[in-house]
Amino acid sequence: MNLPPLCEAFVLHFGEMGSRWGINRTVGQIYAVLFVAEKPLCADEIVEALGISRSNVSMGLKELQNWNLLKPRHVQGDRREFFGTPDDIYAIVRTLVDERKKREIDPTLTMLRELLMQSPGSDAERYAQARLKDMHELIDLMTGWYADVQKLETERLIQLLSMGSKVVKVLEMKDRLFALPGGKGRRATSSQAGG
Amino acid sequence: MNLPPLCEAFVLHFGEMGSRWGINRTVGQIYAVLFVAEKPLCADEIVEALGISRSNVSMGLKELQNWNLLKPRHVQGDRREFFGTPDDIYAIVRTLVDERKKREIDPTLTMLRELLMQSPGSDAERYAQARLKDMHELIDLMTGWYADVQKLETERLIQLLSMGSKVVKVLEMKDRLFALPGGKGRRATSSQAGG
DNA sequence: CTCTATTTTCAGGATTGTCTGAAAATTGGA
DNA sequence: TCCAATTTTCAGACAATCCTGAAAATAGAG
Repeated sequence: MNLPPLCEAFVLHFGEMGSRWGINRTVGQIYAVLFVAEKPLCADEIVEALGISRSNVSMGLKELQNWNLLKPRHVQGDRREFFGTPDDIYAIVRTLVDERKKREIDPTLTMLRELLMQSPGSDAERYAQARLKDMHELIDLMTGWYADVQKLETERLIQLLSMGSKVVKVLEMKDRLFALPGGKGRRATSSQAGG
Repeated sequence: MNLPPLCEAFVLHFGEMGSRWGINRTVGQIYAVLFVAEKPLCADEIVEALGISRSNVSMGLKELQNWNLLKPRHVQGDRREFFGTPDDIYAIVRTLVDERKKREIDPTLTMLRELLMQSPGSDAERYAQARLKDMHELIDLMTGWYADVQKLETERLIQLLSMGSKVVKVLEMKDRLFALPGGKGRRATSSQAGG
C-alpha cells in the first residue's frame, strides 16, 4: 500500500469494517481512498495506492457505481475516467441507506406481507404469523420514519438528531398546550400521527 | 429442513439476509427458527428443524449468546438447555444495535479520534483529516441520538418514530412561541441542544 | 476507419469462511 | 465418586468468495 500513514490507517480500518457489513474488503478500501483523496482519482492511481490488481479495481469501481456512491469526473484532454465521492457526507449516508433499504428491507417487507396473507395451517404457523406481524410493524415504523426524515434538509436533520429524546418533552408540552382529546395515551398506528 | 412451509420460507429469507449483514447464514437461520417458535427449543430440536449438524448448532448458539440475543430456559427434570428469543421485538432490536455499536462503531470512533490527533505531515494528510473530522462528527451525532432515544420506553419511542419529521414542525412552533434568541439558525454542536 | 490507450470480462488459482464427525469436556444425577 | 446424557472443541473436508493475468471489448484521437 502506497499512502501517507494516516490515510493508510483509515483505509485499512474502513476496509475491515466494510467486510463486516457484507461489503468486500477491497471495495471498502477503494471507497476509503477516494473519500480522503483531495481530488478524483483514476483506476491506475487506485492500483498504485492500494497495491492491488487493475482488474480488481475495475470490479470494485463498478460495484460502487451500482451503489450510486461515486461521482464520475472527466479531465480535459485525458481519456481516463476519474472518480470522487460526494463532498457532503450526509449525501453519502443517505445514498447508502437508500440502497440498502431497496436491496434488503423492501424485499423483506414484501416477504413478510406475503407470509402474513397465507392462512395458517397449524398452531405453529398461527404463532409464527403473530411474530412476523410484530416484525413487519416494527420495520414499517422504522422505514416510515426514515422516509419522512430523509426529506429534511441536512440542517434540519442535524437539529432533529441533536435533540434526541428531548423531542418527546416538546411533544408533551404541545399536548398540554393544546389539550388534545385522548392526549398522551395515543396509540401509534402505521402512518397516522397528530401534527 | 423440517418446518411448516410458512416458517421455512421465513427462515430461509432471514438466513439469506443475515449473510448479507456479516452474519453467518446458519446463525441467522437458527435465530429465525427460535424467533417463530412457540416455546424455547433445545439444540437437537434445531438440528431437526434445520437439518444441520449438531456441532454447527452448538457454535451458532454460542455466537448468538455472545450477542446477548437469546433467553436460556431450563425445563424441570430435563438436563438439556433450551433457548428462546425475547418476546419484545423492540428489545431484540435494541440489543442488536447496542452490540453492533460496541463492536464496530465505537472502535471506529476511537480510530478516527486517534487519527485526528496526529499532526498532518502533508497537504494530503491535512485534507484527509478534514474528511475524517466530518465523518467523526456525523457518527458522533448519530450515536448521540441513539444513546438518547434508546432510553425511552417503547411506547414513547413508537410515538417519536410515528411523528417522523413532523417533529420539526412542532419545533418551529415552539421556537416561534418562545422566540428563542438565534431561533432556527442554531448550529448543532455535539451534545448541546435546547430543551 | 484505424490505432492505441483504457476499461471490462472471465477462467482458474488463492484465500477465506463454513460445516462436519469424532473425540474431549462438562454437567447433573445416582 | 462414577456414569451417562449433553455440550463443546477442533482438524480437516468442503464451499464460497476473492483476486489476478490474459484476452476481449470499448472508446476517443487522428
